[in-house]
Amino acid sequence: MASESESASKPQVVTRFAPSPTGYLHIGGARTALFNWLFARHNGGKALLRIEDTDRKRSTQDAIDKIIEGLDWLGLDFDDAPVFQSDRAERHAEVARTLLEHGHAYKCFATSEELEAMRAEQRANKQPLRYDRRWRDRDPSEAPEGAPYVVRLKVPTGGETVIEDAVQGKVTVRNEEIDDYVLLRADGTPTYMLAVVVDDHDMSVTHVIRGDDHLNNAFRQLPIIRAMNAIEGGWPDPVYAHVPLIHGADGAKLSKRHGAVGVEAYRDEEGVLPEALFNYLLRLGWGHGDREEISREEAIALFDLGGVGKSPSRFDIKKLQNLNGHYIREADDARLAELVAERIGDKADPVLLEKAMPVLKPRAKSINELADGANFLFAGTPLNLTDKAQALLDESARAILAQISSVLRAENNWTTEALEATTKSLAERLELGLGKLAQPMRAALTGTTTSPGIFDVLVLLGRDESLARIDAQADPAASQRNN
RNA sequence: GGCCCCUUCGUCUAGCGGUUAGGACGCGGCCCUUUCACGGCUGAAACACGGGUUCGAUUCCCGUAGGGGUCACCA
Repeated sequence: MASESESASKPQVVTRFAPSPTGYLHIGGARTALFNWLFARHNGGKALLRIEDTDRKRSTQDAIDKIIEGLDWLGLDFDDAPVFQSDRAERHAEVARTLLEHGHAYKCFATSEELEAMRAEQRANKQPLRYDRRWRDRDPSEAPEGAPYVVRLKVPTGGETVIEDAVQGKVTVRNEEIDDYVLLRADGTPTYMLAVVVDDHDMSVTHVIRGDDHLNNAFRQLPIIRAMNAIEGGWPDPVYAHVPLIHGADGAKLSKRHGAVGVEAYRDEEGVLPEALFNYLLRLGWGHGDREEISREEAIALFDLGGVGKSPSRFDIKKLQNLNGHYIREADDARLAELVAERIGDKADPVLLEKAMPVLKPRAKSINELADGANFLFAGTPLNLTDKAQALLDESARAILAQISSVLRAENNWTTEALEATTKSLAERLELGLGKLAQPMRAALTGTTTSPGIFDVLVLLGRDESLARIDAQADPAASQRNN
């Protein structure tokens, strides 16, 4: 799989995103995916997707679909077909056998009870919990005939391993800290640690960009790479980039307790646009001078590992919402109308919605708010009034509405300009501020105290509907008395 | 507990030995204004602490404190 081109030029950049399908694409995973994708695109390389489904009990097709759907929604198109780790167990085992044959791995016949006792003792003596290498130098013939065994990696015991991490910088660990971990389970299946290394190699991955919860794993994985490189060559160290994790607003680890954590929840429950989440995630943990609003194209042009920060960051929904408002204002009206229509349901009129979008979208930070703001367009005839709107419509307001009604009824040019001129002249005649007329109109027309400009509302609703709503709240009798 | 990583306004960040420590979100004020937003202006708000190195440390080094990660025949 890893064929090098004849030229000595640098190999093509290949990154991979390797989620385990545990239910949904969470925010942290989405950002890792984003960084991998951006780095590959920036370098004209490939971004690959690998599903780490070796834990069959927890992996479901539904979970896999959710992840792919989430990536798709964010616009992260990965190259080639996804690799399923579970399909590759035989190759993983093959590498383990090679390691075994060349003395870089060995069989361990210790039972789990035995190991648990070992750990209990280590705990009691306050020793680090670590496999004590009891079978490293024993001859397999010492084991009972036919006893089950696992294959463990023979990790170098002296010296230290140094990683030049593209994000974290130089990280050093003494080799004695790394134990001889399991490569192949007693049933012959590979462990994660083996599978990752073999898959990354076979997929020609050059840059491993992942959460820094894997930083320690790098020191365990490297010995496999170096052993295989010694045996057959062609197993270069990848470049590692361990990205700090994202925490919740309270600084604790992100979890279900923090509410919406899957990207689809941000879409469905928070009404977030994918480009907003894309931008937000990009800026969370990565910076480029003062740049805040960054398009997909700019992100590809600008992204670099050097811009990734080293400290964990907190998820700030307020900033996401602000960004979302920005992208809503930029978004195409027909597209927004469609998204809003889905939320409003059957009574929504897509044509009217699209027409209303230019005045609706500057006041919304989410699709939810956009839908709320659009609701008055489709409200039924006994219009439900909010408490505030109700309170606004006192006797004098109703009297004013009656006068507005008669003035507007006489208006045959139903445009914002004409309606505004007409209303203003009435205000002058009554010696009232425009607000004294606009607010009662707003209450009567929308049932609320906040809405787009009132003349826009009038035009959107149309003459008949507007007059009907105003008349429903007007009190001609009060109008008479006031005159 | 062992090991590893991290530490600039409340939050996301810029800074890569000499700056009035900059921007963004959020918050306050003002302007615009028919409401709410948008937009504009403006204010408060940070280098965790202690030692070094240096003419000079936010920046480099070492501690301390705090936070995080990781220690399975899970991934």
